[in-house]
Amino acid sequence: MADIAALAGVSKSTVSRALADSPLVNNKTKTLVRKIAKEKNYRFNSAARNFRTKQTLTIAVIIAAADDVEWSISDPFFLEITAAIAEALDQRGHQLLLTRTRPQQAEWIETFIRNRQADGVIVIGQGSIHTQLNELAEQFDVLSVWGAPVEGGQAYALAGSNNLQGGRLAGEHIAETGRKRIAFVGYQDHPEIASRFAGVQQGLAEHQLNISSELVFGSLMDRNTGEKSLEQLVNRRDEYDAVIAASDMQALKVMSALQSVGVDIPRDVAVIGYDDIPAAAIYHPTLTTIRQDRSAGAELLVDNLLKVLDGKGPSCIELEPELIIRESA
Amino acid sequence: MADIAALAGVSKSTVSRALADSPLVNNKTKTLVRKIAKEKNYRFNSAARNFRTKQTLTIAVIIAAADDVEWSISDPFFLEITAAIAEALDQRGHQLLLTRTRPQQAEWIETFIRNRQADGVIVIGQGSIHTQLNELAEQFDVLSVWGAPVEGGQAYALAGSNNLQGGRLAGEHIAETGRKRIAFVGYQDHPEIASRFAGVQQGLAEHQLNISSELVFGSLMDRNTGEKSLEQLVNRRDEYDAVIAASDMQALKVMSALQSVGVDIPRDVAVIGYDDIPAAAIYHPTLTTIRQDRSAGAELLVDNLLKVLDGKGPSCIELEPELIIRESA
DNA sequence: AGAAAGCACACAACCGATTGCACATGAGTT
DNA sequence: AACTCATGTGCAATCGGTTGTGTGCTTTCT
Repeated sequence: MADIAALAGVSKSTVSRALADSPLVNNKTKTLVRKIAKEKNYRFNSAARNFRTKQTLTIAVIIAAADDVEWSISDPFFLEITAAIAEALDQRGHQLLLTRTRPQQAEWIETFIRNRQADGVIVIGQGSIHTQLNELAEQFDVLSVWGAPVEGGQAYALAGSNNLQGGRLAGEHIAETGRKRIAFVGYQDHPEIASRFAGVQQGLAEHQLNISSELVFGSLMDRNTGEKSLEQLVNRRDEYDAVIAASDMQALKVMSALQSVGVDIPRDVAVIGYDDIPAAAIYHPTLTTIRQDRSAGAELLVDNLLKVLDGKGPSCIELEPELIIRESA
Repeated sequence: MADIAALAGVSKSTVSRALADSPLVNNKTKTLVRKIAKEKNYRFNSAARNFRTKQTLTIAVIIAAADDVEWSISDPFFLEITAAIAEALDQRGHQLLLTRTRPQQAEWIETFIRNRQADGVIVIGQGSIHTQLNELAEQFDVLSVWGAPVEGGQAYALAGSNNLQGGRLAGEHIAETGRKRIAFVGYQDHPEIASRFAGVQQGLAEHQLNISSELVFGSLMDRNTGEKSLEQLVNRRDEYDAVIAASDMQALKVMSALQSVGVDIPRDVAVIGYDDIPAAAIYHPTLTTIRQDRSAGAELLVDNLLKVLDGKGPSCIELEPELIIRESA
């Protein structure tokens, strides 16, 4: 920058202001400086800029895998929403720092905020760590979480789909297609899943149906108990005519396992998922599911965070999910 | 840091050296300084550190989607290897800057290297941009690419699976299971896919088989021509008894489309993929495929890059792929 | 014409760590 | 006793931008 200043016959500060399009600089000077900068192929040093301005224009994204789930093969939905966040951040002039730090490990957020590596943090998958997040949010408010509202509220900015409504859509659809004996699979201790389950029950109740507690199964993605849940589900295959899964990955697992033992989907058993991952449209039969709009969700997460960075209070927004009817239900 | 220095009764430089575990500092002083730093919950300012040391300990990862493919729903394999890279970088004390910048857009790498936002760049999916990458590599050598060796060699560090061998495994397996009329789907102009295809041909040739040129189809993932290719593939379903796909995503599409028109897999048509994405094990029937080890690949990519950053020349390493036999072939 | 106001630019401090060099102290050597 | 040397610590420069304040010049107004 000093070189540019010398070439243009002005001072460093003028160069800085000219490049930053400051109104303090005369237009002719501005044009001259910019021309020279371009000729000399000048690039600002963002390390220096970050240092001086105390902001990095970088947001850390944490995929909050539960301890009992493989991080690297976590749900494609998380990976895709991460990609969508990258896009949204890029459009708003920010960078994305991806990290595998597990939130369960203490001090993770400090690495980013207090070390000034990132201006804020987006957490995908609130999972069962709401309490930790809330504690963190009281120290550092630059937090934006994908998940579901929690009873008693949360101190952090939240975005998510309306899981109650999504669950209801699933429940109603299953009821309307004439199914009577409904099974459900998913983690009950995740706020998102709990809401979906509640929604499912509401949707079914409208048609005078309910879910027998014996037909509620734990998550199939759990490293320890997943296998067993799936096995039970298959063994009891005559007790239900529809399965509502808390995520598409689980729905696909269910279909695959049932098909392996000769169950026809959807004739014998209807299956409905949640998320609408790409594989849902490819599987045979194609999977009926509740779509969560990743792009909209990502933009919400990002805008929420930027609002907080701007000094505004955290907000909580829910997206309306959409029923995508395909072959499986 | 000045505060810590005052509390410990030493100078800033001593504090800096103590925390950096420099041998210049007396052990007692070191212990004292560290104790105080811990008590006061001191965190170094990485913006300042990056600025001074001129390195960020950050690597930019670029998923190089072709222009004609949706970036956000790009192959799960890319997303997963990104996750594995995050893990590998973390273990080596580096951060991962994820970006959606398309390499086709000029100047992308300058953003990272010349602006000093990242020390190096990892490109996933060499695709058809080998030439650009090579030009870049001559200016900036801090480049590590996932892909396949190119005729004439490449100026950048390269890691990938041995696609020729992978293709051969697929071809041999198909031949050994008694299939005679083989179809292939995939982009021919990607070096990786071209190698796989060559390998397939070699594998088949060993059993006196070859692929009729009419049974070679373009990529099903192409935004423009993908639909048409798939349609053709389905229409000609009586002309082949096996499909070798260049990726699992395409294999799944093939199976789904064929199943929709009543083709039984693997009885009527065998299908084999490449990558071994999680969905491969879930689909019904489960997909026989060629596995690429993401973790090993990610570590290779990272180690290659770190070696280059260390001043060593670029290297080119290929992983041995593995045939995973499941139900589809 | 003189004062006030406005514009365009330069000067220099500053961000917080790292690091080359100078210096002080004490031990060991001749 | 004088000298060398090793060890441990402090001083101050430095990285490359940004920005508050100061200054000279021009324009405008009374």
